[in-house]
Amino acid sequence: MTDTQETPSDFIRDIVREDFASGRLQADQEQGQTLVTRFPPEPNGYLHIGHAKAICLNFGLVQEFGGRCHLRFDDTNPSKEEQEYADAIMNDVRWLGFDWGEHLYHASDYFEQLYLWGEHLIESGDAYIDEQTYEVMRSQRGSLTEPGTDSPHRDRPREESLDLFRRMRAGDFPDGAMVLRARIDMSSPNLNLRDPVLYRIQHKDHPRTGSAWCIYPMYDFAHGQSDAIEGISHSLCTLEFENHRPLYDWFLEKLPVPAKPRQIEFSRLNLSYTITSKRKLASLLEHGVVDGWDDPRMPTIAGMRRRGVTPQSIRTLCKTVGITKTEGIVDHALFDAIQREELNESAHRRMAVLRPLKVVVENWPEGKVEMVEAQNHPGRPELGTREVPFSGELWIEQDDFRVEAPRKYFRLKPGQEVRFRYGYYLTCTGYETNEAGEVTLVRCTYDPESRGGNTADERRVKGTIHWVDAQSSVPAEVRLYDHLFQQPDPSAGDDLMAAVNPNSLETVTAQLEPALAEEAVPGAVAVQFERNGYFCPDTTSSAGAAIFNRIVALRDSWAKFEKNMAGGATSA
RNA sequence: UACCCGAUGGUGUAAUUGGCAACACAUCUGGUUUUGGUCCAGACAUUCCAGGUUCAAGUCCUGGUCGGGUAGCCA
Repeated sequence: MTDTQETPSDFIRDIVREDFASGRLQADQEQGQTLVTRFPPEPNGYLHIGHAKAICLNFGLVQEFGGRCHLRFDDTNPSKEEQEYADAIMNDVRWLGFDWGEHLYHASDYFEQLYLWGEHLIESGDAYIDEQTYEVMRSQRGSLTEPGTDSPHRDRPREESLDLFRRMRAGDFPDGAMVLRARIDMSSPNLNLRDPVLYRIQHKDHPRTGSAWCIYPMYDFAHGQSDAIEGISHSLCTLEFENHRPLYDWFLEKLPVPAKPRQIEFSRLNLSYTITSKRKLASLLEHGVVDGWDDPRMPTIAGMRRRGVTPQSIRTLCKTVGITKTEGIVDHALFDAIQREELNESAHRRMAVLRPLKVVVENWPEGKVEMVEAQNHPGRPELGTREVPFSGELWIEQDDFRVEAPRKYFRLKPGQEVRFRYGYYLTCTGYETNEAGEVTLVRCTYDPESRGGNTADERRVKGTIHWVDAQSSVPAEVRLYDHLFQQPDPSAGDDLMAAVNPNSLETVTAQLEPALAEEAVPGAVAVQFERNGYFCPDTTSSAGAAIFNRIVALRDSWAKFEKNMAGGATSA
C-alpha cells in the first residue's frame, strides 16, 4: 500500500527514530531488535474508525521504518469473543490496505506459557490465590483516595497457592470461587497495583482452545507478556492504559521474558457527530436506529465500506489528524473534505436527478431524440466523453425551479434562460401546479442554436443545471445520508437516543442517465452525480434495480447562502 | 479531594528543541468557471493564568487554573 504524501512525524515516530539512533533498534534482525509493532483487537465486535487510527499507526510505522506488524487477537475472555468477529476484523484490516503476512497471533497461543508464569510468580512470592468473594475483594480495594487493605490470604504459603492454582486449572472449583492475584501493594496510589487479579475461573469453551482451559488470564497479565513473547518493540495503545503501564512493566521485570517491549500511549480518535463506543454502537442496533453493523451511517469499517468510503480516505484522515496525547474532537467536516478531495480527482461525472420535476420543451420537434456529448471529468479530458440522450421531455431537480426566486437565483424561473449542461439553453415560459399549489410541470422553449451549451453570439447564461431525458432515464433508489447524530458530541448528554438525528437517512426515487444503469452493480467505483455529490452502488444494488448510496455531498455554497439569508432575516 | 496525563486560532496538528507562531479543515471576502463543484487570491491567534531566568520563552524554572483518565473476576 502506498499513499501519496509522506506521514508527518509525531512523538512516537520521534521515539522510534531515537531508538534507531541509540542502537536500541537495529535495521537488521540478525543484529538485534527490529521495529515490531502489533494491532491487538479483542474479537468481540466490529472495527470502527477509531481502530483505523491504531491500525494506520502500527502498520504505517513499519512501512516507514522497516520491521513487522503483528495482528494479534486479544482473546482472553471466551464469554465475550467469537470467531465471527475475528474473521470480520481480518477482512477489515486487509480492506484498509494492510498486511500482517504470516504474523497472525492469538493471546490464546500463549495460555500455557502464561500459566507457567503464573506459577513462577507464586513461587517467587509475587502472587497468591485469593478465595474471597468478588464483593469482599472490591471492598478491600479501598477508593481513589483511600488505601486498600490486605487480603487475609495474602501471606498464604506458596505451596498452598501453587496447589490451589493447579487445582483451579484442573477444574476443581466453580466460577468465581477464587482468583490468582499479584502480590504488589494494596496501598498503592495506582489502583492497578493493588494486588490485581491475574487469573479467573471461567468454565467456558474458548473459540480456539476449546475446552482445554477453565481458567483464563486477565488482560494485564496477558498483554505485556504476549508482546514480550512476540518480540514487540513498541506496544502502542490508547491513553486509558496509561495507568496500566506500571503493571505492564512490573510483569516484565518479575518474569523471565525474552524481550522488554515498551508501552507508549496516544489519544483516541474522536469524530464530531460520531460515537465509537462498542456498547453505544450496539445500542443503536438494539434500538433499531440502524439496520446492522454495516449500515452505511455507522462509523464501522464495514459501514463505511458499504457507504462507499475509500480506504485511502480513511488513511488520509488518520494521517491528517496525527498522533498526540491530547484528547480532542476532530471536526467531521475534515473527513468530508478529505473524501471530496480524493473523489473529485477520481470519480467520473454522471447526471442524476434526485427529486425529479418534469420539463416539457414546447418547441422541440415531436419524437426527436438527440445524443449530446458529455465529459466524464471536466478537469481530466483524458477520461473521455459519453453520449447522453436529450429530448423534449426532461427531468430536472425540483430545487432548480422556483416560481418566485430570491435575488441571485440563477436557475430556472418564469422568463429566465438557463443552460442545460451539455444540452441546450432553455427559457421558462410557464408552469403547472396541483391543488396543493405544488409545481407539477415546467414549460420551456429551447434555442436550437445553443446545442452543446453555448451560442455563436456568446451571450451570457449564468445558470447551468443538470437534467436527464425522461424517456430513457432509469429510476433508482438513492439513499441520502446525514450525520447519525444531531449534536457534535453525542455522548455529552445522558440520553444517547435523544441525540440521534431522525433525518440521518432520506430515501428518494431518482432518475438516472442511462449509462448509470449498467454501473449500478456492487463493487463499482464511486461516481459524481453532478451538482449533487459522490455516490456508490449499495451492496444490494443490481443493474435491474439500482440502489445508490451518497458517500458525501458536494460543497453547496448556494444552500449555505440561502441558509444564511434565512438566518440573518430572523435574527435581524 | 489520591495518583497519572493533558493544555497553541472555531477544529485538528506544526514550530530546526531558546530565535519572525506554520499547515490543513471550518468560517467570511473577492476572482475564474458549461457543476452555485473544482481552481485561484485574501481575511481570521495576547500560545490556560501569574511570576521568574534570558538580548530573546509556545519552548526552561516556580506557583496556580481548567480538562480528561483510574476503584471489572472487561479489554
